[in-house]
Amino acid sequence: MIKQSASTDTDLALLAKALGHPARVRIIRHLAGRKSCMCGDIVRELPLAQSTVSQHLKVLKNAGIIQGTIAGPRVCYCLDPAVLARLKTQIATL
Amino acid sequence: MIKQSASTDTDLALLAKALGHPARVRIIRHLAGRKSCMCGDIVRELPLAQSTVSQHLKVLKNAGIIQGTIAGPRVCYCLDPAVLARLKTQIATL
DNA sequence: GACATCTATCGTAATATTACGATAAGATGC
DNA sequence: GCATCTTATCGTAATATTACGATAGATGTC
Repeated sequence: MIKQSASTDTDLALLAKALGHPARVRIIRHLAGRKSCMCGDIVRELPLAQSTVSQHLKVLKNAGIIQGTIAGPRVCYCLDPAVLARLKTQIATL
Repeated sequence: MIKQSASTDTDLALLAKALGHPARVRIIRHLAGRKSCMCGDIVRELPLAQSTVSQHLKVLKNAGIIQGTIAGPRVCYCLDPAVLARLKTQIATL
């Protein structure tokens, strides 16, 4: 019997919430294909304003699912494999 | 190469959104343990008003994750294994 | 039928989310 | 320095979410 604490529920809920928008799912799928990706590529990929995409990226970053590192004038986004793995594990144990 | 359509993104986003609240995660975990569960048990399990729990159950039901069948004066809730499996599969392919 | 029990829905208030354009902040190139 | 490019943030409006108490509806019991 595996103990499930309330904090685990909250953690899973936060991660799931971050995934709870089609645009963010699409961003994650896009990043999953490549090692990393410039922010501009993501903006071009989605039918949304640049500011809206930036907002979605912020949600994913706050959830810890993605990381952004500055690369010259641009920002290079990539998935955090550990957090993604945590999400997968928690979902799998449902 | 597996094709990922926009509808798949939306589907995953809808399921993830339904999971995006601690109370709903807890409901799902509670239901996962047993074959089914009376609504009242869930209400007792959570520190929320009955109407609020009913609202959360509705969200999960709309997402297709749980089903509710009337059992006399009560309602018996259970997980939909197929939908839960679909969620797990889609998360796993991220 | 009257009554209690269980659940859903209504009404409502507070807060969060989503989207956009405009603008600011940071880096590069001339 | 100045213009340009890229991204984040601000301001804002529309909508959605979350929570509660109150109430309605359905069912079983007496």
